[in-house]
Amino acid sequence: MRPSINVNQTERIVRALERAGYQATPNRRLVARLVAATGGHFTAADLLERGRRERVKIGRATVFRALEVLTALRVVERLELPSGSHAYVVCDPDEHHHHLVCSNCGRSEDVADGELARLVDEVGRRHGYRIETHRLELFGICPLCAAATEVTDPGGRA
Amino acid sequence: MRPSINVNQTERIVRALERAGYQATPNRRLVARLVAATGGHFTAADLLERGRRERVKIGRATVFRALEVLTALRVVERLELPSGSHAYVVCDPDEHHHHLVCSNCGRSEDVADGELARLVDEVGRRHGYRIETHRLELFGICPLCAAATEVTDPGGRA
DNA sequence: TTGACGTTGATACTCGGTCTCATTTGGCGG
DNA sequence: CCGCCAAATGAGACCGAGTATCAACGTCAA
Repeated sequence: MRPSINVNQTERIVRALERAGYQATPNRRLVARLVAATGGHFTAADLLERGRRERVKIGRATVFRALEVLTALRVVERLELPSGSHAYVVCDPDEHHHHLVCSNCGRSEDVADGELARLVDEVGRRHGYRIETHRLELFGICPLCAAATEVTDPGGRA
Repeated sequence: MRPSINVNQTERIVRALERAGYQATPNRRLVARLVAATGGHFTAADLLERGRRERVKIGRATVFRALEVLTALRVVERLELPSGSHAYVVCDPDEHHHHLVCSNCGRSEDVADGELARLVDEVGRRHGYRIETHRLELFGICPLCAAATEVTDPGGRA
């Protein structure tokens, strides 16, 4: 674990805030740091609890508000897990993409839209819809978790 | 509006319940009917309110429970609207598909998975994930709504 | 310094959904 | 037809995520 990665990530988020004209207040910096420190998806409650564990006090509403602006800036996105509940993930604000999420550890990766755009177009044409937005979410087991499972369960199960 | 369409749809749902070993109680029949009568997506609250309007009394919990079993039977699915809120839609329980939803009127159509499976596979391979599930949701303007808009706003806007 | 405005926290509230529990009902064997 | 049991139901408490309100506070510029 190289802390520099998260520090950079935090800075990236803070800069995004400033660029958009928001004050980079201590609270927002805190949220940025907490968000950057997550490996994978998280909820507002997660952040709140980790904040508490670090003995930093921040109001619930403030966390939600920070997530709201980060979502607007597309620094984080909200996704719906297969369970039906919501979670946030950090991601690249700069290009249209989708999410590939590990059902085991929650890690999330951005996936380029790629050929999907073509497919979406085609569906639209076929059904006569003018398509405005689409959302694709992929869930599965990431390489690390797969490797870990192999160790505890060598050879797998029938 | 040909009522027979909805009657058949209702029957289809009721049969699905019975096939799965659930009692087709009056309440469940009612929910089936209400669900079948929706053009597009709906919420539990919608059903409840339409029930009330018909002066049939049914408990809130019962509606949720009915939707729960219908969801399990894949007669309805829950989707997340671009607004972030949830809604249910009726759909075909028999094959894997996705939803194309009109952002204006809420009408929803099933869309075959088609080439998406291949794309999903490829993403999985490229990222080293063993993909378990995926969800694709498309939102746009359906032909009917598009036509209606043309009438009120002929030629469109620049 | 003053005032405007952005930010914050506490708290109340809403909304969708679940849980509990006592009651009712449906279906079935006798 | 009776009686029984499991399934289904309704009322209402509860819950978690998110929003609204409002008063207090910070920041910055004139």
